[in-house]
Amino acid sequence: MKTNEKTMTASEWEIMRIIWTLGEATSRQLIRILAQKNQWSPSTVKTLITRLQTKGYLVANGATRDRLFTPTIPEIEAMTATLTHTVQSMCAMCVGRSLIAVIDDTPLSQQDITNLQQLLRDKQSHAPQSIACDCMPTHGEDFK
Amino acid sequence: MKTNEKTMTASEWEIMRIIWTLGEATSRQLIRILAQKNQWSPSTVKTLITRLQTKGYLVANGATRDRLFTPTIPEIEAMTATLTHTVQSMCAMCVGRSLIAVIDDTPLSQQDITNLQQLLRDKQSHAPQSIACDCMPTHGEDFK
DNA sequence: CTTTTTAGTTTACAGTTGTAAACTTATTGT
DNA sequence: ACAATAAGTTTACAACTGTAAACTAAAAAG
Repeated sequence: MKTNEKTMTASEWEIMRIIWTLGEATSRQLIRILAQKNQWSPSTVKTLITRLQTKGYLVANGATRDRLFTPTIPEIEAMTATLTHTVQSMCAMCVGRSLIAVIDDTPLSQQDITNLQQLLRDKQSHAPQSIACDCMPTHGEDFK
Repeated sequence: MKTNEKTMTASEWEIMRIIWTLGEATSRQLIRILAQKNQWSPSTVKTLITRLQTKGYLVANGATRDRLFTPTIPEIEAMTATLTHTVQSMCAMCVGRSLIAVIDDTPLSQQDITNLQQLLRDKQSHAPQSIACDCMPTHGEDFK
C-alpha cells in the first residue's frame, strides 16, 4: 500500500475544516467543537491532531502548551487536490457527465455561476467532439 | 468504523472500470488486463472480485466456472455517488470554487459544455448571492 | 506549596485495504 | 483415464483508520 502523497482521511478532514474556518485553533477548541459536532472523545481529537502533524498538514507554534495549530495548506487547495485526484481515477469519457450531475445538486453562488460560465466559454473553443474512454490498456485485440 | 454504505476502494474501482467498459467479464479477462495495466498478480484480482461480490457491486451468472461478472450499478451512478459524497464532506462555501478549478483541468466534450451551460442558466435564477460556510456547529459564541 | 486539572504522548485494538500465496476442485489436453 | 491447468476459495499479513483509554508532566487553583 504505497499511499505516497499522504492523503487526509475523512476524520482528519473534520479537524481541518474547523481549523481552516478559524484560521488557527487550540486543542481545547477542537475538542469542544468536535464533541458537540461529532460526539468525539477528547482522545480521538488529540490522536487526529497528532496524525495531521505527522502527515504535515498541521504545525504547532508555541512549544510549551496551549499551542495554536495552523494549517500548512489552504482549504481550497486541499479540496481541489482531493477532487481532482478522484476525478482522475475515473473514466475520462464519463466523468464530464458525472460532474454535471454533481454540480446539479450542489448549491452555487451567483459569482460561482458567473465564473464557471466564463470558464466554459473559454473551454468551448478547444473542446473536442468527444473524449475517449481510458479505462483499459490499448488492447491489441486483447480481450476475448 | 461504521462504513455503512459499503464504499468501493481505489483498487476495487480499477476492476469495476474494466467490467463497466466491457459490460461483463470473466476473471481470466480481468486477470490478464490488470496484469498488463497494473502489474497485479492473479491472486490480487481474484481477491478484489470476491470483495466486490461481497459488497454487492458484482454478480456472477453461471454457478459453475468461467462465470461472467456483471456490475449491479451503472458507472455514471457510481461516479456521481462518489463525487457527491466527497463534495458534501467539504465546506459548502468553498466547494463551488473548487469544482470550478477541477473542471478547469478536466477535458470536457462539446456536448458536456453545452449541457453544463444549460444547467447553469437554469440554476442562475434561484442561485443565492453567497453560500454560508457549514464547517462548524452554530456557535453560540462557542469559540474562545 | 500541594492538589487538581488538563495538554500532550503512548499504547490499544478491531475493521478495512492492498497485496498475494496456498489450496482445492473442476476442466482440458493427450 | 491421467496429468497439467487454472477458477474459485482460504488464509495471510502489514499498513492505515476510526476510536479511545491510560499515562505523564506541566500549569492553574486554592
